[in-house]
Amino acid sequence: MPQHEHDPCSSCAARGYSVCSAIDDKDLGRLAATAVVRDLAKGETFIEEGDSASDFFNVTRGTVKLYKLLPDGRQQVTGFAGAGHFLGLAVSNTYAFSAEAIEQSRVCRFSRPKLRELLHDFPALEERLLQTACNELVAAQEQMLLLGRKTARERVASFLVARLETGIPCVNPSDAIALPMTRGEIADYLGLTIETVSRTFSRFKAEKRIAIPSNTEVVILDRPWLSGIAAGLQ
Amino acid sequence: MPQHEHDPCSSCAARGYSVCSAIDDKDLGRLAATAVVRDLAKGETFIEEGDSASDFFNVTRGTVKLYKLLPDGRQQVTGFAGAGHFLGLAVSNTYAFSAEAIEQSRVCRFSRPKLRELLHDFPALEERLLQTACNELVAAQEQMLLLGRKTARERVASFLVARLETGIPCVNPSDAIALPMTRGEIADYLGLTIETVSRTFSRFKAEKRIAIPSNTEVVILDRPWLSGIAAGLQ
DNA sequence: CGCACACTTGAACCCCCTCAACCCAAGTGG
DNA sequence: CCACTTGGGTTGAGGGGGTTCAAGTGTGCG
Repeated sequence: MPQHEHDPCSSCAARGYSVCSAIDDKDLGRLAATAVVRDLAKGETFIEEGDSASDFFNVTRGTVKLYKLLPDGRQQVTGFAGAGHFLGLAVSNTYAFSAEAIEQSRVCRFSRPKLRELLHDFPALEERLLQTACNELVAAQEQMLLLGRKTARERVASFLVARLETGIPCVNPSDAIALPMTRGEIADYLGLTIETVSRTFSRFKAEKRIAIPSNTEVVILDRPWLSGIAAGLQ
Repeated sequence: MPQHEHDPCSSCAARGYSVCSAIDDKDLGRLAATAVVRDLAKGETFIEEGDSASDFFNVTRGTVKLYKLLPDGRQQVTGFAGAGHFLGLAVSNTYAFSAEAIEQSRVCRFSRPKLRELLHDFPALEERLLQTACNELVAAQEQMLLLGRKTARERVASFLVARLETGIPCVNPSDAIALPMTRGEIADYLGLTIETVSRTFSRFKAEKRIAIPSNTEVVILDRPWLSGIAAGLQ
């Protein structure tokens, strides 16, 4: 009998760097029992802003974008969530943002009452969630600085450097970055237009600061310089 | 013997709508013993970005601004914290932002270890902090939408409407808003310049949507219209 | 009064956006 | 196999919203 059928958590790719790491191996069965795995196709929306917030999610594969919309269609991407990322923290009864898979992805779904039980039984989990929330808050403040005060060049440089830092720690032949998102999604994340993102990429490339082997990949050639631009120097 | 000397918390203006409300009256003495009250003059900085994060703060009077700086002096205000607001949540060992009193203010200071004790003894407090963090996260996402995708008019309208909604619930003779911050601070909060903020105020005034009895006060004359602009309609 | 500081207003400029054309790769179907 | 479509990306030209620079207007306070 395949063990992983009954305990998907122990073999989960996100196990270790997700909030789940707050739970001991021996209690993993309990966790697996409360979670429901869901596969998402590229482009699939699984959280809609304003909908009643009945569930929490943990991304275990792929990448999802979190975003908010204005009535006329203007979109602000508030973040990209990869494997290990926890979603849906909210006091309110409705989601404050939408979430869409930007590539083939997988999420782990917890119902609100079930998570509440878990939190009660595993105090370490609550502490871990608080830590997570704090980290997101810090990231959000950094993004506000970017959106409110940085130039287009600085925004794109910040994005690339941040991707490098928070990128998957393993598999880094040189300074290559995977970009599962489109230029449009990067633009909506940085408060720019597609054209400006594309032009800035092209300029960095012409200046030999980056290389663009494909649309979904960027190689950092001059990291110190990019970091400097990102920080607002020069 | 004056009771409030030994129990400043029970008479605190922020008692009730701060995180402290998670603690029963009978345990307030304990809270008071761990807190240190500090008065701040206008313009006084009490948290410096990058400094080691040894303390947490609770604003109990006045208003403070939270902000981040770029090396060349560009400033992004990430929020204004009034009475009841909790500051300093961070996993990291250093503060991710600076904080400065923009008017005569008072804060309640907790050392990190002491707060940790409190959290241990009052689980409700930890839950309350998590709620607080979630609310701030939602606000931060809303601000990202503003900074990344809204026009100057929409930003200023959003600011005014938000001030009205989160304003001190009592003492609201009509739809008057107190603005303890300068135009420059509003500009740094909205990702604009002083001039644009001033011009937008003037336009709203000329269009009879607001009145400006003084530099530190605005009266909303057409709230539905302002709300519409803030939401991105028209 | 007169200085300081915050705010307002005007004019010119510029960075980024808008609009438009084009490129390229991957389907798709006759 | 090739014509056609579709989606994402690039590049160019022109325009506009907000910034920059600069001058002027209160207003509080010594």
